[in-house]
Amino acid sequence: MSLPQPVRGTHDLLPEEFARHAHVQGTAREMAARFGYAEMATPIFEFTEVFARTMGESSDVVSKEMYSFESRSGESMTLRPEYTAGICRAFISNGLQQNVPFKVFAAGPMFRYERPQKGRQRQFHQIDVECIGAAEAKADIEVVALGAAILDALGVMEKCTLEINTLGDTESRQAYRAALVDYFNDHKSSLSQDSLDRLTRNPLRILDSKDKGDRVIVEQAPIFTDYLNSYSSDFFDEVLEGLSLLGIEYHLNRRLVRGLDYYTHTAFEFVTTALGAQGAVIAGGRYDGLIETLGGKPTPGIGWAGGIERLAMLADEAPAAVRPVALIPVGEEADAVAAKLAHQLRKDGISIEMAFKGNVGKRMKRANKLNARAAILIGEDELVRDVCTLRDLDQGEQSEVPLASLSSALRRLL
RNA sequence: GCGAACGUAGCUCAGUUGGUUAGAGCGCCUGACUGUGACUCAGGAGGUCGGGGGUUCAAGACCCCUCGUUCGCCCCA
Repeated sequence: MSLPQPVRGTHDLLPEEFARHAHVQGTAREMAARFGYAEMATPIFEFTEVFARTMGESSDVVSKEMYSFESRSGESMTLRPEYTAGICRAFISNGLQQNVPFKVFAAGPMFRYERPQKGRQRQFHQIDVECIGAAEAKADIEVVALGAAILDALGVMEKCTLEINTLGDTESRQAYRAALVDYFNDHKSSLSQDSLDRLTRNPLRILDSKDKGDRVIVEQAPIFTDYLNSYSSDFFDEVLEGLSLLGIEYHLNRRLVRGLDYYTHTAFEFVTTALGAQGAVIAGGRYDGLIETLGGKPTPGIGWAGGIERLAMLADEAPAAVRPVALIPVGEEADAVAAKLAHQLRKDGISIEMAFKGNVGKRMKRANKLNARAAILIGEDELVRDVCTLRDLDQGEQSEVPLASLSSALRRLL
């Protein structure tokens, strides 16, 4: 077959799948609003620097996964691989320092040049939550709780586990990082090739290695808690206590490390085993240094992103679409009457399906296929008496209804 | 970026050790039923077997390349 195909790693969202996405996004949007997170949007592309500086030059996303291009003006642009950097840029660009805490919800397409798999695409969609300008642990708790509430509303909480860890403040993390590098350098000869690469890029990642040889070495590695200063460890304790208070179960995972440079303190992931290698459905953390990196005044922040495709695969069925009513004119005279009637009923708020062609049998079949609740037949018989035949397609019963009271009769039926 | 499996109709899949005009179910179209669906029956359309090259008298089957999907790694949502 040489039919035109979509670009690798991109997918069409046909109505059925789109409805599932809309369900995930709509549920998240509604829950976010209840938590006081207003929806916003930023451009789909930014100056490359926005992502490169914040996410870290050595991160996988920046070093090999960005869709970058040179604009006609000669500047380097990048299709956004995540939402956080763009929202923080917008926070600075619009001078929102006085609007803190700036609590927002956003959703839209993201782009990463990765090898596609199930639950991993080159264009995918995320829901995103950010709380900028709050240094309190209460913000961390609220943001995680919002994630949990959304998963709950989607009916996927049972399939997910909340993994949580702290990366400490910059001081703590740098001290720990130095200790780790020292330790692993001493064991360089027995580290896997992957971990040797990680040693320069992101040594904390070695802790999470799946390689058996690495794991043996990791057993003896320095422990993060020994390097956390009291502020960092007190902060984390407060976050965990807050989650417990809300009855949100978590699994303390001391090896949880995020791949992006900007994370500090709280790091978390809601993970599932139901999606193969792609376990994370919602993930995020605190990024106290990010705004400063972008050139803003030092401003703390915390947020997360959730994969809509991944959530849609796990979520309950989307609520059924509105069932239409099929309007079926019989004969040329009835055609014009039906057209006017359909227009009026639609303005009255009723979903009307009217086929463009076909005899009554075909139109009835089509009505059935569209899951219509009822069919209205209008022919010469009915026209002379100003009535129509209203057929209940579920019950299989029909009766005559005066055109004048059709609108209210349908309302009662639907 | 690394390793592996798979790719036959719109969809799900058959297709013997290479051997005539490549099949089924579902779906679609038409009719039985020119004013009545979800049932039934009868017909019909739809395939350059992902694409390109090679081996052979002969390739959907075998070989190479390529594109795509899936699984694992890496990484992430």
